Amino acid sequence: MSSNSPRRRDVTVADVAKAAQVSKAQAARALGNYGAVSDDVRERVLAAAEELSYRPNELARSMNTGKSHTIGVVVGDIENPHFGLATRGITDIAKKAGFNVILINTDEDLAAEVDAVQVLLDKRVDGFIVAPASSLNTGHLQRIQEARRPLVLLDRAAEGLDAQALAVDMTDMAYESTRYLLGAGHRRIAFISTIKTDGPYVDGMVLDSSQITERLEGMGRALREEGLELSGELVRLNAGDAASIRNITREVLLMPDPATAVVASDSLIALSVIEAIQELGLSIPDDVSFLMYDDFAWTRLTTPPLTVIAQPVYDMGAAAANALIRQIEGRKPAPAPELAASLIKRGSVGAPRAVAAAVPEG
Amino acid sequence: MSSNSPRRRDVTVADVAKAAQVSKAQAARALGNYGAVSDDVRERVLAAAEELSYRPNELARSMNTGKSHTIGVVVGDIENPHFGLATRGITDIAKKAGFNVILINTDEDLAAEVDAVQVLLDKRVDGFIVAPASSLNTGHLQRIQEARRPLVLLDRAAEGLDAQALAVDMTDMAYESTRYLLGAGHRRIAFISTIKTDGPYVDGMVLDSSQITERLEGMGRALREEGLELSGELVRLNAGDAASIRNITREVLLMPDPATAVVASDSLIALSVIEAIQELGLSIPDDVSFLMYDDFAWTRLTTPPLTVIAQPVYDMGAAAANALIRQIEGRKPAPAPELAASLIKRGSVGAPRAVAAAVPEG
DNA sequence: GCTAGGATTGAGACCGGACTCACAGCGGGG
DNA sequence: CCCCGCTGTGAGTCCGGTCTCAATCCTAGC
Repeated sequence: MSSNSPRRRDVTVADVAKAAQVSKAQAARALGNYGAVSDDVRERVLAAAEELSYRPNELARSMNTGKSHTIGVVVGDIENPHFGLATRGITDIAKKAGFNVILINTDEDLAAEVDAVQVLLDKRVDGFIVAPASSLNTGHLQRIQEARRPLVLLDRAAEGLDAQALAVDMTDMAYESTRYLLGAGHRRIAFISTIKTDGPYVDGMVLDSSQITERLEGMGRALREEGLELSGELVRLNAGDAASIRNITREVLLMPDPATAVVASDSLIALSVIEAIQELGLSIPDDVSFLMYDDFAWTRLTTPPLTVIAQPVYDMGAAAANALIRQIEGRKPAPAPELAASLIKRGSVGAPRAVAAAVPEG
Repeated sequence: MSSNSPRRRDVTVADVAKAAQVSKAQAARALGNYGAVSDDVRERVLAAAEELSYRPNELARSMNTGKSHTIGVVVGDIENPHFGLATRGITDIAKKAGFNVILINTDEDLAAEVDAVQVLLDKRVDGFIVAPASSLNTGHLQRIQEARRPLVLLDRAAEGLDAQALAVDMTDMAYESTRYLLGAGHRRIAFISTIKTDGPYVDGMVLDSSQITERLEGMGRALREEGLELSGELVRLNAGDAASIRNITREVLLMPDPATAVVASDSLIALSVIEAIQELGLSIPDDVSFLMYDDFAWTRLTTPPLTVIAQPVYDMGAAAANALIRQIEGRKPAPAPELAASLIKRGSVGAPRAVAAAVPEG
């Protein structure tokens, strides 16, 4: 503790100016590369800056340009590989365009999201990418727009906002995949999601998540074409932790007229569902068919490999960042990119036992 | 485009002060909750602030407090669940302590890391958490310390720095797990890692990653106890993309005296290794035993479930954030937390074919 | 030789808070 | 009754850049 300089001040333009024997204004011009500066001055200033290893204070710069070159990203959970990958897409594009990313995790909690938005607003980020915890409760997102800050939604849409949403439209894919299951002979298809609702699912219920709404819409359409219906018996929401997912899985598989196929709304749910199936001593796809949303490398390694609905998650993040940065820079919005999901048939969907055994009769 | 106010200015203390009919200084005091303010003034100011929905500009505040309440996190790849989970640990703790996180991805590229550090330094973050791409090339990290900013290392140590490193000491666990493989009868154990080196591995080689160094150290110790050695034949580094991992896997399994056990250095490598094994028509653990570093939920779902070396990744991130924040706040460092890895024996390690068949003779 | 007009240059305002300093008002002790 | 000291208060500086504005230089054109 010899030289305890209490607050070692950084080298500033003024210091550089003094060293170069020019005015602060001239030094700033030379360093900032604007205005008119003679070669002589420029050289002296740059040399002095080098000598003092001057680095501009971005904070100060942000303060009077009003631009922080930072974007705020608010997601439910980066631990979830879905968001991990999307975040990677965002940061890759952001970095390329010279933007930094402040990441806030909300745990899918609305209050935390409201808070996150406020914090980022206070920090004067240049724009927002939000994966809204709720598609309905969007007051805080409106506040972003009132503050005239660019906002792009990720993964889910939100009501009452005039904001671009970079998400895969799942309605069609949900329809297709349900038809695929129906085509394999399934009539009892369970859908398990973590989305929170006030009570059990009833047909036509308004949900907080546009993603789930779309999925159920597509699924319902396919079912109705076969004279079937979405019911609270098989559409199981509020699947919170691993234990509740396990319970729900047991319920739908052990009920009198059990599900013969289970659709997991994301990879985290899938893990618990599959474990529950294994615990029941059932095998996929002989006893139960299984389908999940999102594709990750490990789904190819299970036995059997899993049939999944793949989403271009990385691209979605990248597209969101691109769209946001265009907005920030005042360029006109690019046409919405194609973000199509696809059904990847591997080995976890087969014919239901009952149908395989029974005489097909209608 | 009716009211195109070109740059809608934010409400400032001055505005509030005017509305409350007090001086800027008084308004600042009332809002900032410092200094002496009469009840009357305080009330008027707070009411005016509320009325105008005043929000302090954190940028401005940061500028003269010198604190940004932001920490910079530099990792190799958030897409990798290992870092995803660690990042979650970091952000959880940071949020609780009122800090935000700027996340930069380096793709394990040193130049990108150097750049990231510079950017964060320019942004005047309060502290750094870095998972260094190189344990040897640390000039940029030293610069952080020269700038008197707190720095904590994540996952890996780095030379020439007086910085706390929050990482699991893998030497012992590598030793233990190798003994476990040896105990099962394996004599040819391959180790596959993505770490980049100038040439093939030779015993005693200095590596860029303290993590890998530790693993090989522990592994080597166990091998030598059995009269065996680490060799470039079975220690395979530079396993870059999926294709090269696949090639390497084929090589070690198809060589004249092939590996009977393969250790994958992380989960991403593991995926490609297992696929390669499956492609060769070999089965785990009958034909090849398999062990990987890091434990993720999906490892329980493969057939067989994978034997892994689990690390408390979330805790590591949380501990790093805690340590950093203590430093930032000038509190004395907490004792280093226990971050122990553990060997989780599931089903991917068995006896090697040769030994199972042959008469054990020594 | 003189002047218009562009190139240079320095002083200083400004961004939006935090904070120093000088000063007024007021109550109590000597 | 006077001085001391504490609370309240406003003016103004500072943080570290950007940027405006007016002054000065310089050179070509007449």
